[in-house]
Amino acid sequence: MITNRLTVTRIADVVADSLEKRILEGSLKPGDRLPSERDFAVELGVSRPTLREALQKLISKGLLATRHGGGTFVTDRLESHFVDPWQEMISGHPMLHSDLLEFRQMLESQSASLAAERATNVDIERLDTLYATLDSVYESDDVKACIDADVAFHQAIAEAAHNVLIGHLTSSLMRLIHGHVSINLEHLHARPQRWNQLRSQHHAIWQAIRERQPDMAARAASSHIEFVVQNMGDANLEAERRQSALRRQVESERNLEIKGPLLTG
Amino acid sequence: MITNRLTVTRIADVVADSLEKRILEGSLKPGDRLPSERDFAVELGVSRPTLREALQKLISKGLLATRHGGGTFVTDRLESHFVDPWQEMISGHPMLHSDLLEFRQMLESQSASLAAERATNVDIERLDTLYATLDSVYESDDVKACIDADVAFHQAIAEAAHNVLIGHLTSSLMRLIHGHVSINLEHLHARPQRWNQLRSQHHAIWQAIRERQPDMAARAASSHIEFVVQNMGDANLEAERRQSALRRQVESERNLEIKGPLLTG
DNA sequence: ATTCTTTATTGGTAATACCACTTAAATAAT
DNA sequence: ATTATTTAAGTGGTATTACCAATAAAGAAT
Repeated sequence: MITNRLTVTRIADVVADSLEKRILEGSLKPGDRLPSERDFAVELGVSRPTLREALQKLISKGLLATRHGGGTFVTDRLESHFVDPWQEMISGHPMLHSDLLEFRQMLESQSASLAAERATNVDIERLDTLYATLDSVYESDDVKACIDADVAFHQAIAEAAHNVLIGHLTSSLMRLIHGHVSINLEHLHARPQRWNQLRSQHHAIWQAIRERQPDMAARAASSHIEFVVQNMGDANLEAERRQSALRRQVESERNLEIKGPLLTG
Repeated sequence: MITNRLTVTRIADVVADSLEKRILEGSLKPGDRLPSERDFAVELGVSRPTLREALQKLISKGLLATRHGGGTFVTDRLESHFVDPWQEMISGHPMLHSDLLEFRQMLESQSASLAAERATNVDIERLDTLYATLDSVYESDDVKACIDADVAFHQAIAEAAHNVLIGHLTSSLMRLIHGHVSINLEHLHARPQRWNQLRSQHHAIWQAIRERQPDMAARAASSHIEFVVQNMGDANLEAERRQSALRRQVESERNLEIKGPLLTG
């Protein structure tokens, strides 16, 4: 009588592990919404109570969150663990920006290198489409769209590196520096020559990954960030100038009328 | 129509919290067996699926354990309450170890490189003393002291890189992989030849930083981690063997006497 | 007394129905 | 045409019920 052995694995646990894996690997990103419990149950081939048990497990782990009537969502607990300690520190100490960019340079060159080694065909296809939209949107005047496309492009490279730590860390870092990227891009958008340099840099990275040349990809990514760093310096100088001008203006206004709370520190 | 109010608190959560409280307070002691799900459900005045959701939560927290057909029992470990989500992920998904080590390789080679560039005199002095203790303690049989000295050495290098991100991330990583480092070092300690290789690797890193040679430092650190990775593979194989042996032992014990609840999974 | 079989009990899974909440589209009022 | 309201569809939350599979204890056969 050999009836046992296999049934010891509970279905709910299998489902939970599978979902956890998908979240960890990044195929389910923070903020993503899962299908409805009914649909998801039939999709996975299990009953709704079983699915709910699995979801409950992940909810108690903090990986998922539900809103009654709204849906089930993937939390950002894994990434916020990276970001949260830094968020206020960065904004409070601007001198950390250089550290941040230095780290980003290391991370992205490594990402590009690994991506050139390991990218699968679907990764390449994804990079192709993202690069296409990135390049096309750079011709438009929609700076906001440029940022999104830029972030998506770099994130896709990080995910093609097939290292979950690099993937999540890149995503965290992107969120952290999002504001600065936007400042920087607006700064560069007013300078067509440098703006085009950015495009050629993106092309170099993309091409190196496509042609499976890790070293070249790493160098391209590295010099790309270096270029960003230089211009970031200019942008920051300009932003600093504007800010101090604003401070003076605010102060003179305060002398006139002292009223609402000023939030800026 | 104000019909809501109370339903925002989910019944399953209330039940789970109540049970957790009773366990933590001690009215439910480790090893205690809970009533059957059906009885318990009517006793608490909830449905069985709701009770099961509550139980599931506590099971995933590690406070309860079930045996199919046997019953539900209170476990004896209460500490796994506040855990780093990444820590949990790492222990749950062993395939992450390679990602972790790959990231560590990138991080530490960059650390060494930057340290060789930027280390101040006090950094160098600190590294000197730490290297001295590291080298001396490697001659003793105190593996625990070796781990501490090793961690301190690498941490000091990361801090000599003068990048707060790298510093903090390195310490986080060290905490994360501390257990594996100890396994690995114990494994290597039984192999004097490789043990001495470790010492020469540390020497190479230290020397390259002292002599201000970034590339050499990066290469030394990189090959050091690579060496660790290889031996980590061996150590993991051995650990896997021990674990499967333990599994067999547990199974044979179960065949002999089936009595109290076996908590091992 | 020991071993094997049986049986009641337990946890695991599933199907179904209904409730409460959220969202957004459709409608009514301005 | 715009805004505010209503309504309907969809979602997660809970409960009921039933059946399956594994366990453990009682009983029967040796």
